[in-house]
Amino acid sequence: MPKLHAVSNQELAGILSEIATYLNMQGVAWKPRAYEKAAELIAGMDEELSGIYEKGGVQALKELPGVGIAIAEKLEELFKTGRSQYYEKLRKAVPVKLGELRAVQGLGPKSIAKLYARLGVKDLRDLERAAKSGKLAQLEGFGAKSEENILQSIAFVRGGGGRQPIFLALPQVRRIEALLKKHPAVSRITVAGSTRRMKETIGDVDMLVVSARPNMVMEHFVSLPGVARIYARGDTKSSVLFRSGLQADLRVVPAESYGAALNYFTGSKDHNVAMRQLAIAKGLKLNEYGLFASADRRGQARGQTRTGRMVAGKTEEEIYKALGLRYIEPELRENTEELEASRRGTLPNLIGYNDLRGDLQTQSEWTDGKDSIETMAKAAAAKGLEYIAITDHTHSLTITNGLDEKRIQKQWTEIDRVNKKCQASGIKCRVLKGTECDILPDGRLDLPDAVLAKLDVVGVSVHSHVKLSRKAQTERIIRAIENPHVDILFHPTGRIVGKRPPYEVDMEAVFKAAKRTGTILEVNATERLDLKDEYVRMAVSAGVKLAINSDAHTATGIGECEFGIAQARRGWAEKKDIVNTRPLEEMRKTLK
DNA sequence: GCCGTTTTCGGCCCGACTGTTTTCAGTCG
Repeated sequence: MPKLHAVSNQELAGILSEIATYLNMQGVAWKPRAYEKAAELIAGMDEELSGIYEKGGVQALKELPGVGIAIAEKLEELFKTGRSQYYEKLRKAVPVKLGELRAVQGLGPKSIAKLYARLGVKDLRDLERAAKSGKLAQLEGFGAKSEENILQSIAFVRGGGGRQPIFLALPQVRRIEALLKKHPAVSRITVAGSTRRMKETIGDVDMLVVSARPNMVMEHFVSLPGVARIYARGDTKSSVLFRSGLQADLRVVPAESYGAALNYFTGSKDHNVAMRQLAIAKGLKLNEYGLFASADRRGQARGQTRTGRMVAGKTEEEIYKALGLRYIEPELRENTEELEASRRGTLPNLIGYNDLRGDLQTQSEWTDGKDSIETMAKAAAAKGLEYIAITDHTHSLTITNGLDEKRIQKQWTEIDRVNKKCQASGIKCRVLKGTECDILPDGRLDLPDAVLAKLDVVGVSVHSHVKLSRKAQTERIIRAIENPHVDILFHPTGRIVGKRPPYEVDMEAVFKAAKRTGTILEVNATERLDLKDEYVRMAVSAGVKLAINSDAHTATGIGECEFGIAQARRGWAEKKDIVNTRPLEEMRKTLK
C-alpha cells in the first residue's frame, strides 16, 4: 500500500467544517449540517482517524455515526492524496479566508458570500476596508448598524477575543452574579452555560433569572459597571461585552420553566440535542420552556412554542426523571455516554467540592514559595485540612533555589519542629515531608534514593527538556515512576491552559505504567489543570489513583482546588479515585 | 449527506434577537 498522508483529526475537521460553510453559502439544505456533524465528531475523537482508516479502510470510517459513504470517500481521498477535489472546487469558487471571517460576530455564511460576490471581501483586512469606506452599509441587507458592529467585532477578534480560562473567568462571573442578585427585581439567579459545566475555558457566560419585572433587570444588566458594548437588549434576552473581554448573556425565564431553561442553557449543545431526541423518541417535546406531551401538528405549524400539556419543567430533576433518566451533574453533560450511563443507573458518584482532606503539593519559602512552613501549616489547619505535604523543588531547578541533599535534610528538622509546635497548641494539621523532585532528561531523579526513601511523599516532575521526542519523553517519565520511592507524578503532561501545550508523550503508556507501578497521578489545580478532564477519565478507567493538589506557593493558596476538582468531576472521577480524600493513615497506605 | 423499535423516503433541535424589513432572513447558541 502506498504511503498515506497523516492528516490530523483537527485538519480533517477543519476541512469538513469549511465545506459545510461553503454549502451554507450556496443555500444548500441539510448537507451543511451533515458535514458539520461529522466535523464535530472528528474534532472530538481521541483516536487519530488516519489510524482507523489504515486499519479498516472506508468501511471503518463509515461505521462512525454521522459519516456515510460520501464523507468517508472524501476522507479516503484526503488520506491517499493529501487533498480533496470537492473541497478545492468549493474554495476556488469563493476564495475567502473562512477562518478569519467566521470569527467575526454576526457574520455568517450568507453574509460572507454576499460580501465576496459584491465587494470582493476575502479576509479581515478587506472587510475592515469595506466597512470603513461605507460601501458595506450601502449593500442591501446591511446598514449603518451592521457596519458599526462589524468594525467592533474585527477589533475584538484582533484583540485575541475568545475563550478565557475558567479560573480567570469565574471570579468575574461571580462578581456579576452578586451584583445582579442584589437587585430587588431578581428573585432567582443561576449561572448556566460552560461555566456551570466547569469547562476549562469559557466562551461566554449565560445567566438565568426569574423576575416579575424583566425590563428593570435587563436595564440593570446592560448598565453594570464594566460593560463596554451591548450586543442585544430584549425582554427575555440581553447580551453584553465587558471590558475584560468577557461576554455575558442574561435570560429572564418563567419560574415554571426554570428547570427546563437551566437544562437548555447549561448545555452542552450536544447534550441538549441528545435530550431532545430522547424526548421525541418518547413522543414528547423538549424546549427551554419545558417537556411537553407532543404538540399537535397545527400548533407547531403556527409556530407556537408551548403547545401540549407540560409534563415537566420546574426543575431539572423532574425533566430527567420524566425521560427515564437519573439526574446528570452539569460537569458530565458533554454527550459522552452520560445519557446511556444515566439510563442504566451507572453514572459515577462524583467527588464533591468539599471532599479533600489534604494537599499533597505545596511549596514553601525554602524554594520558590512565599511563606514559612509554620504559616503554611496554620493556614491549612484553618481551612480544615488534616495534612499537607511540603514539596519544595530540587537543586536542578536552580531558578527556584531548589533543595539539595543537605538542605532537604535541614528542612526535615524544621518540619519536625512545626509538627511538634502545632500539636502542642492544638492545631490539627500534620505536615508531611515531601519533595517535588526533578525528573532528569534520562529519567533518573534529582535526589539520591537514600534521601527519597526517608520522605513521606515523593512527587516527581518534568521541568526541563520539554521538547524531547514522544518516544524519549514517554520512556523518561516511565523510568522515573518505576523508581520504587516515587509516589506521585506531578502535572503529568506539562500543559498550561491557554499558554503552553503539553509535551509530546504517550499518555496511554503512562497510565499503564502508573497502574503497574502503583504510582498516583496528579490533577494539578492551578492554571495547569493537568491532568485535564479527558485524561482523568482515561486514568480512572485504567484503574489509576489520582491526587488533586493546589500546588500552592503561598499560605492563602493552600487547598484551593476547586478547578482541579472540577476537572476530576468532568473526568468522571469518584471520591474513591482521589487519594487525598482519605484520612491521613488511609492515604498513606496508597503510597509506595 | 445521514439515518432508521415511526420510515430505505422523508425527516433532520428549535427559539430569540437584530437589522433592515413592512413580514423576514440571517445569525447565534
